[in-house]
Amino acid sequence: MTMSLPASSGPAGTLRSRKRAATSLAIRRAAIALALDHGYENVTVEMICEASMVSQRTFFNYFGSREGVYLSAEKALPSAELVAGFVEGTGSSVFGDLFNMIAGTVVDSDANLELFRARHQLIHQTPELLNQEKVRISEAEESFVGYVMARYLFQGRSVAATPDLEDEARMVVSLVSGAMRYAMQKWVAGNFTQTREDLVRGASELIQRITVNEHWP
Amino acid sequence: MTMSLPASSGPAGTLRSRKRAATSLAIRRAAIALALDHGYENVTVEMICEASMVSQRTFFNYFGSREGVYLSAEKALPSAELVAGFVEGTGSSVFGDLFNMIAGTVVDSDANLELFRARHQLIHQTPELLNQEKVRISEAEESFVGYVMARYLFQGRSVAATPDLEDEARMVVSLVSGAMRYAMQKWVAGNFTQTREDLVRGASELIQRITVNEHWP
DNA sequence: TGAATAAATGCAGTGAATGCAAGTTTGGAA
DNA sequence: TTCCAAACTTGCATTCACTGCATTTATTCA
Repeated sequence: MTMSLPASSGPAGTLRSRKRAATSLAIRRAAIALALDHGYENVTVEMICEASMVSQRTFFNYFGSREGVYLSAEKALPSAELVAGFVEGTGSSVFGDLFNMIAGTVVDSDANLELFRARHQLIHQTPELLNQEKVRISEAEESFVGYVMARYLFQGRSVAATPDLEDEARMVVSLVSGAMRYAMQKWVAGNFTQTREDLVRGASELIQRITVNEHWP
Repeated sequence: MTMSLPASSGPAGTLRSRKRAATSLAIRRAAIALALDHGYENVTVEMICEASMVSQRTFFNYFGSREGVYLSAEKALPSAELVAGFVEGTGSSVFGDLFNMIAGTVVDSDANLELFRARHQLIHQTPELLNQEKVRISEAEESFVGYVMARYLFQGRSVAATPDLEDEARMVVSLVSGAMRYAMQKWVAGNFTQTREDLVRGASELIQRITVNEHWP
């Protein structure tokens, strides 16, 4: 396990950072094109490097691993203000507020739609990459659990009073995350045309359907 | 990505299968002991082979990959009768029935408690292994989604009437899976003393807490 | 007992990943 | 502009996971 360098390091706009972004993008494009062509398993790092005209060492400097080049570029964590807004939220519903926070993060994290589509297609047709993407998501979820806990504490609940408060938070996150996956799917299928409100409405109905009219024995 | 040979192939009780089981267990033990000692990252396949006195080639014949030796032995899928019972279940609650089916599968899948404990400890202190274990679990969840769908169809619901029926199933599974994780945790923490009823009760309360008194906007 | 079958091993080779020690390019201060 | 330091790229050697293939050894069963 190694860290890859952050894709956007240093000040923006300098020659250096522009070159860096260009190189990163070139490698990504080459890698995805090759994989879409020959299948993920049959693409070697050497091939990617040849196609994008960098040394193997540079490839690993950028992405840390062969998979790295295919996975989501950024951590896609919400900004500090978004988090603060959620934690101290008016609180009509944890579900709704959490969903909105995540949605707000996802939409602008990957500005490059063409690459997003290509990568999405590749990932969803390559089991190994899909698994890695799941890992990535589950790491993000870990942060969300922290936010939900913070919100609970802000609302006056305590671990002393509810020993398994964290488990509760974990399950809320897992539920909302499921709704999110559902919404993303709809979004991609619909060519990114739906508004956020559309997606929220769909997810809302879905969650209501399973939380209402269900009785634990 | 490669397949590892099934741990228990061929008839049980023969010399061959007994030897096979013994070898597998010996390698597992050696691997886990080494990792608990030196840390997962610092254990090479060579070390494991030396400690368990087999060739590297044999190691890979058994487990297919270095991680393989650390992960859950069997697929831990419920038996056909259990599934049938769930699908045609009396149906007071999908949550409850699904939880019980999974619980029934987990308890007897890993008869060897000492190894279970050691592996559990190792996995939960090694991020990389934890991730792989999550992948494993998410693959199992995929099957559960199928079972829930089957149950829905058995109950007369249809994809025609509810286009996102599968998403609903997916979310039910994710919720129950969360409850399961919670229960497992309690079970391990309590040294495997609680009865299944205890665990169900705890999980039940947890799910109720998040499905009741929550209102989507 | 004597094939047929399964399992274990050795060996050679591929490809991912890392560390190190060069070179090259860029940013910024003098 | 000039020049230095920091950032970046690269080549090289090495380790390690993993695979295919051929060979040997151990079980099974007729």
